[in-house]
Amino acid sequence: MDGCGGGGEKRALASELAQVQAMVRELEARMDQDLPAAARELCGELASSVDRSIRIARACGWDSPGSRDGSPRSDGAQHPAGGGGGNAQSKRRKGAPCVRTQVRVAAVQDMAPLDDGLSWRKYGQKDILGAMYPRAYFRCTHRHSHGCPATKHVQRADGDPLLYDVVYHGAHVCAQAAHPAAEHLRRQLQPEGHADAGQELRSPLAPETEGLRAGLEPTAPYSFGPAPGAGADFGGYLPLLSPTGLEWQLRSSYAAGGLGVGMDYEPHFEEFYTNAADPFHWEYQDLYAAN
DNA sequence: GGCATTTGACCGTA
DNA sequence: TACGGTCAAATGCC
Repeated sequence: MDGCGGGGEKRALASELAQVQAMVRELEARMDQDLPAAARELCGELASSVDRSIRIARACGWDSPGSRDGSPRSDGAQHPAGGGGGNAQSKRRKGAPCVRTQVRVAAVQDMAPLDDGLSWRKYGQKDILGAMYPRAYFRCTHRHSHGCPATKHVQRADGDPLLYDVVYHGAHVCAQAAHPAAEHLRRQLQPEGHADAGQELRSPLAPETEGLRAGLEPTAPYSFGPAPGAGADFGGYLPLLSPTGLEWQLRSSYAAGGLGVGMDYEPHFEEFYTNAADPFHWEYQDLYAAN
């Protein structure tokens, strides 16, 4: 599956692209301070272009720099077919990208993390190779009563046990579908308005830059759980990602730097949203489409 | 008693 | 064969 030359060349390409990416982002950060919007926009497009290049190169088979430097593991997503499993969700069919939306959330110690306002039932837990923490599997409480296909996978980040990677699969078709968080998630899963329960995204790919921007410009304040005030509209759901047919995950490597610990988290997320494009070093990784 | 969680087993894919 | 995802029985909690 590797049509792009030998491993050494791949690594060289990976290294070069990673360097360019880092430089672009540093430039971006600096430009944010005092340069005009047009220049920032151009810089953003440059960053997007570099990102696309990385994705293309990755499609040729080289290991992503991101996957080497930070968290090994866990994005179970990195395994195209997502492994086995006994039902249709786990056995993703070839040729049909199964939509996932991945977010990274932080939790404050001793607080229930990841309460997104929806009701989930845990149905499994699994140690993941290379990950320090096991991955937990949740499905909609109304799976049987309403046939709701929504599931999510939750895993602690290696670098910071207060950070969680959450991958949503499918959309709620149960009563919870009316919940703002579920509604938002459903839109994320079906940006073109397709309404077939979010099983799989068939709509054309959104331009990658759109996806990127969606990630860099989150649309809602963040909070955990049904916290009063800001963020309540989304019930704590963090729409960091605009999925495209090519699945990718958006990750803030800055986040591992210590959001949350022993502090009020809301101010952090306000800052997170206000300055997302600047102090945060965004990186996205292909979750590549299950097919 | 009903529901949620835990945990080992099973299954499909790479 | 290894791994990830799910199932289902056992267990615990309200």
